[in-house]
Amino acid sequence: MSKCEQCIVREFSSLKALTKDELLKLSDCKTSHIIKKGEVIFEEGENVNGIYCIKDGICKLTKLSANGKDHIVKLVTKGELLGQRSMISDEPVNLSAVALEDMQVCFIPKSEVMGYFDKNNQFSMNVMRSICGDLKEADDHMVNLAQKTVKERLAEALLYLHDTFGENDDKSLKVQLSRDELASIIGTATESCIRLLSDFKKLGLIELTGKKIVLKDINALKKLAE
Amino acid sequence: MSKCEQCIVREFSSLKALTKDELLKLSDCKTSHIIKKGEVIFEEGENVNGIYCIKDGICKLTKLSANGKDHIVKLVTKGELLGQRSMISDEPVNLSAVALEDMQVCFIPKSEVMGYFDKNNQFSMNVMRSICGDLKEADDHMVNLAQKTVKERLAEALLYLHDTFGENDDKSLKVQLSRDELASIIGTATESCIRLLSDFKKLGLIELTGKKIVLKDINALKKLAE
DNA sequence: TTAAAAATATGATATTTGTCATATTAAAGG
DNA sequence: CCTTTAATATGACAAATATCATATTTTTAA
Repeated sequence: MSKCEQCIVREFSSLKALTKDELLKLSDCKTSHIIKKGEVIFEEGENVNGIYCIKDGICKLTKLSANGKDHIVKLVTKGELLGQRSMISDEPVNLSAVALEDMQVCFIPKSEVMGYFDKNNQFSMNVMRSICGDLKEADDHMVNLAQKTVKERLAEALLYLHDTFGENDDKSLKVQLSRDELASIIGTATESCIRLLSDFKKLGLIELTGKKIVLKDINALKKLAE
Repeated sequence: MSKCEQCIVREFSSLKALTKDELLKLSDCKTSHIIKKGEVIFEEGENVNGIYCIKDGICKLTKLSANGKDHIVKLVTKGELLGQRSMISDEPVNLSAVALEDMQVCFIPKSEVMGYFDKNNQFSMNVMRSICGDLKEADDHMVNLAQKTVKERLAEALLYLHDTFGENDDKSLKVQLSRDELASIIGTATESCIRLLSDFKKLGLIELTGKKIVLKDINALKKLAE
């Protein structure tokens, strides 16, 4: 079993506040998991009873809407924790987590984490700050969905993917989403998303090669996103 | 100066976890304020340096979008705290707070509240749970904005206002919003909102008398909201 | 490798929603 | 109380977006 003390990823999450003793204990009670691309980590409504620490890979957090379509609420990558909100609220998870690429995650049972809240104030504050960050992001996202056009939202989403997850050697976006997934981030029909991507391509803003998307004119995209 | 120990509203907020000693100290450092309808409590981008506890009244939390329109992110009423996220993240506030009716609020300086986080774990957990609740609400709201039609969102908003803030003696919704404000909750143009309200009226779902809105057929509205 | 299935793409069209113009009604202030 | 202003309402039209049909490409799996 790998040691949490030596895990680099830990340094980027709220867990960085843990003491040596706490880390040793954590190593014993955590379980490591490999999640294949497309596999579900947990599903909306489930009782998770702990949190997942993402060691590697990217996943989407989705919610099923009344019309039967999934909406992607957030993308989460290594160094972040999953299931914090549900654990703190003592409720089933509100979102499903599905791997967008192969992932390595560690599961930490609730009993262990709740102990940190009692004894380690720095950890509590880190978690609080992380959830506060999520809340700000969610509020901002909400306003965008309510007030911006689909075109603006698409431009913004492409820039977000670029800035947050970076690009491959061939300059294409590192996170590879299907058109369907991209549409469910910006909240539109798949066809509308495809059509706008084609428009962007014709305008020379992006380049499309299969699933690969290269941002050619970032400034123009920024202007489009307002 | 009124005593926090005797304030009933306190019991409904995270502050219920405070000890007698903490409450006595709180009474000394808090300041009470009357906010008139339409007045601003704080504005997006401001440094608030503390939190507001709402003793009476309702306010809207809004965010200015790129197109110059305000979007109402949330309505907040007595017993709730304002500015928690900003204080914890140590950032300017992300949203503006504007009174929808005359309000009584108390301001508690940051220095005081941060002390509770250190010494009172129950208080920390209460704040965390409250922010987690906001996050869940925001995620849900986001999916609605992305996936539901304006009509569905209007029906939902009316039901939300009814369930959350109740009705007056004449059965009309207690929170009186302008058409413009209602539109900026559901994320649509004012005219579209007015038009749909007229449609709902013609269908016998609601009754309109000036600004007053009475829900006549709650079940039908629920069906419309899906 | 090839057939079948899924994803992407595009046209045609319908529907939803926004915008502008203009009444009509209600509210505010002298 | 009346005048002025703002809010509400509605029509006509334009723009954005969704839906359905169908072609093309890519991926999957037998």
